[in-house]
Amino acid sequence: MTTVRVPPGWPATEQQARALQDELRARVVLDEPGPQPGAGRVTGVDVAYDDERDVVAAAAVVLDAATLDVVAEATAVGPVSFPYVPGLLAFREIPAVLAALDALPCPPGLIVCDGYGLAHPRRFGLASHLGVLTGLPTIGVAKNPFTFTYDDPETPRGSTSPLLAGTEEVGRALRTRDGVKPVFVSVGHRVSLANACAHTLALTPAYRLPETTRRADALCRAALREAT
DNA sequence: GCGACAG
DNA sequence: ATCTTGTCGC
Repeated sequence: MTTVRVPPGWPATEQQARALQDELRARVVLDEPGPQPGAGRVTGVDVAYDDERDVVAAAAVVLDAATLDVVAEATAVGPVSFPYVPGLLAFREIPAVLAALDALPCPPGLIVCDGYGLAHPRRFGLASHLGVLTGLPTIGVAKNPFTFTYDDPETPRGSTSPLLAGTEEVGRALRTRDGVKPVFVSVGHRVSLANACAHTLALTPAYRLPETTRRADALCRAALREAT
């Protein structure tokens, strides 16, 4: 486990944070298909908090994309660097996530975030931001539709429907288990939406949420417990 | 102006 | 995210 260090120039106010999103958005790459599902490695990242004690714990868990076996993992603990503000989640999570990624003994491959990428008020969510800062391919898989709308996908696993901001498709509602509430997939950096959905399906052989986020969630909670 | 709102 | 017990079910 390592310590969180806040990146240089990290915004201190909501205004600065929004301005930074508007600036960094130009660096997002949307015209690459991204890595093939089932090949190479896939890394899940997640964060847990104890705001009372001003502690944040992040975890990064690397899986073999073919077997979904854990091949590496790392955690990071430190002070909370930003409050939760809808639309500014990245500023709360990224410092800790970067520290955990830096502590990994191997390259992460594709990174799966717990939240959104393109599906964001300014089209620059957590997955987009993390992708731009690392240069790595990223996608976002969220548990809730945030402010977006969607029609319920058909019952079978694999069914999708557009996640809409007005008439713009910013992501996809993807059914990962028959008849169970869908997850909400959006593009981060250097991955197409279709490929992001394919990866999500490959990561959900048994549960609604991707194995990557399940593993990362369990690990960062454990790290928070040990740090408290 | 008021509420809603990823985690 | 987090606060929180038992409980129904495979």
